[in-house]
Amino acid sequence: MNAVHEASTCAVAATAEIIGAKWTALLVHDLSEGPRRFSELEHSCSGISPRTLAERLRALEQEGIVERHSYPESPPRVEYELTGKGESLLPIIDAMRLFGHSWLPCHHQH
Amino acid sequence: MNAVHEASTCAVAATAEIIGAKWTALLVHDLSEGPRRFSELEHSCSGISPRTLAERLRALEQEGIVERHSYPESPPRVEYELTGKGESLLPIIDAMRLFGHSWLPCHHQH
DNA sequence: CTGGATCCCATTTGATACTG
DNA sequence: CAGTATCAAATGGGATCCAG
Repeated sequence: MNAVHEASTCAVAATAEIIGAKWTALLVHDLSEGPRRFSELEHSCSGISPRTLAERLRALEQEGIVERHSYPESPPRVEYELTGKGESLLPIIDAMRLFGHSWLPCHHQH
Repeated sequence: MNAVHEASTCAVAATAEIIGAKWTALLVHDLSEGPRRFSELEHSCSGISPRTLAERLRALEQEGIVERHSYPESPPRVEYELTGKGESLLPIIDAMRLFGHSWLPCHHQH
């Protein structure tokens, strides 16, 4: 038990609160390839309800992970994009992807 | 949208289910330095209840992330240790630690 | 010391319908 | 299209007491 380890613990715990929320890792992963619209995220996060998606996006916006861009057109268009802070989460997502590939065979049917 | 990206999505989602559970990242981080006893983990995960700690450890054991070693002594001693699968989660934990250090100033008081 | 059993509450998430 | 409103359900997690 030392100060260095305690600081690590704190950093890990704080990061876990962000990335651990349901759907969050998936959303960041989807946004890693560029801006996405609400309906696009709704489709790629298959199973998420619009209520939950809206709430997650608001939380990520408040945490400075994503930016919301609203274009007052008709039909309305809103895009979500990773910030610099959000992009620095990508190494975590990538490590998760590698772990999943190695240890969690995907049984998804196409 | 392509098959490669869908496979990534699946891997990330499955890993998120493991690492996203509360306390899990912290537990794996604590166990990264070697085997730990129940009471040691209880102390380092400050605030966790024995009920929750026991539940998390059981889940991690079933997922093959940790191994439980029971020594029938008096007083009883039980140690938890990362498996190979558990150790392969460490790159994720390390990426989380780096993110936390860069973006999440720790206000913890000593 | 290492938990199991029980009770209970707060938060999160989902389903569905609806609106500007 | 991009959400909001409402209700219901699941889940997580703390407190407490108890046992091997």
